[in-house]
Amino acid sequence: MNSENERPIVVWFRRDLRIDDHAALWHASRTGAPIIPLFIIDSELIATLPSDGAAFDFQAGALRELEDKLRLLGGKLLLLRGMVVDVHERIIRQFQPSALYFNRDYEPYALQRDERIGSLYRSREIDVRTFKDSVLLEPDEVLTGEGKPYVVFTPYANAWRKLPIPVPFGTPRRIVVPRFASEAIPGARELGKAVRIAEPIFRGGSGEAKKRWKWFLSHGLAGYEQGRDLPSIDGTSRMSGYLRFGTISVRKMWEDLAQAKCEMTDANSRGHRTNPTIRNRQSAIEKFSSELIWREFYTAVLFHFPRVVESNYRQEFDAMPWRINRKALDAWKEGRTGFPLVDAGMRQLNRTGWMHNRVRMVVASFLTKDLMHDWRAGARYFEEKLLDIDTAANNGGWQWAASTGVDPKPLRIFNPRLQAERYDPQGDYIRQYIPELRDVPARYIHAPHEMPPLVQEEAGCIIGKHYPAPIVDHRSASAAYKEQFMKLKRGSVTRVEE
DNA sequence: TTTTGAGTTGTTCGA
DNA sequence: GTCGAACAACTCAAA
Repeated sequence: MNSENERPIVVWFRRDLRIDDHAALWHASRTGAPIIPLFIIDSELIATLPSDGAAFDFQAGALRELEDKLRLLGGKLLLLRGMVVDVHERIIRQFQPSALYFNRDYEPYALQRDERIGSLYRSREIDVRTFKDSVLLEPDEVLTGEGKPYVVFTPYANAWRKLPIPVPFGTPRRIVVPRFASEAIPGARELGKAVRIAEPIFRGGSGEAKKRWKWFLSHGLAGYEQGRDLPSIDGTSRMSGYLRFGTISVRKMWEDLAQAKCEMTDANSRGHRTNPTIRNRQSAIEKFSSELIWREFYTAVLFHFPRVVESNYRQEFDAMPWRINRKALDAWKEGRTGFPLVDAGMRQLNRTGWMHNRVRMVVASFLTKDLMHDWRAGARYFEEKLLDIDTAANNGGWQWAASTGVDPKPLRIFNPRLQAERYDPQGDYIRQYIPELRDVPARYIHAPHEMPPLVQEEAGCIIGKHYPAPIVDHRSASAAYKEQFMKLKRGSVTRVEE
């Protein structure tokens, strides 16, 4: 059989830049037909994306590695720039493909795009096959007894855990590709995007992803339960960036976790039950697994309630008198609020394109509760800066912080100073990102404005000159927020009675 | 339909 | 400094 003369299958890569355990590529390779591995630089979309140039350099790195890996399989990446519809029309004309394969994406924008492209192929009588790949369980696989989407995490997770989880497919051994000319992979510069993130935390593709995952399994998990909340140490998995571009398979991650759990159980049955290291590891695995379930939960929430991108999940908050305060917002963005942990977090974000999860909660609570600023401005800034940005998780996180989201708990206001004292007691993290506070004694590190003038001088940090005094008083700000919140709740009750 | 139990990651107060 | 209770009481999901 001369498979090169067969009509090819187009495998459209999007946020799944790997060859290992890639659902669409695997299934296409099983047919034996030639494959066109396609990636489109969507010029229309890029123009509207707020992302920092560093995100495009990160993507370029992942694409370069995908290109290399495909070459090892005997294949080649077809990279084209243009409007998505135009590119696909060109592909259909040029290659007369027998089918289009791709992995499903559940974001509102992507669903719309994929619907359009799917119809285009079907209208030319070309087969379209889509696959579950970026999640273990899709939004409509986890539903309540009534067939409705869950809007509370715990019952969602309980239902999730009862369902069968897919195992990895594997990696194709070899693929055949037709002849074609590809464009070069563009980085930020070629796309006309300025790079402001000077020290990006993520780079590379599936190789880096695998390396980090291996490290986390063998070294990171042990201290994960305690370490995950301490921003001064490398205590989290930092897999978010790789999951964003799909340079690692979540099925493989889950399998590795299950494997690690088995090893623990074996060790237990051999009589090491009392070993605290093993107990730690076991609960760390549980904890980390539930973080992956959170990822799927928010994916499902966004899928079922696409309006949350732009509006409050709890609609009574539409009446919330959020402030739009340019000056305060800029101070927050630039890390000049006078609250060291908040400022350190924002500067970590600006410098590295990543922020520790604990600190994300703190800065989000600060913007929405202390500054009473509309959460959408914060979410938009994260979209711009985070290299691991995932719309579903970002939106879920922001609405959680703003108390407008699916979490039904009553009002929650973080105290930025208390959070700092608890999770960065010595101020190591603060000092790492705020050099002007480097020599401030630990006693004052969480409230530098309380330093007596002499101490300020000794520390080389004059408040108001080198580092700002707090731009709000937390006590009165949170009282003001609370008042608005209660008014809102009362207001919603009246409306229901009407 | 009604009832019951429970809710990611908190904070403050007072003993 | 530590610890437990109170906060305020709503919404969701399942029995």
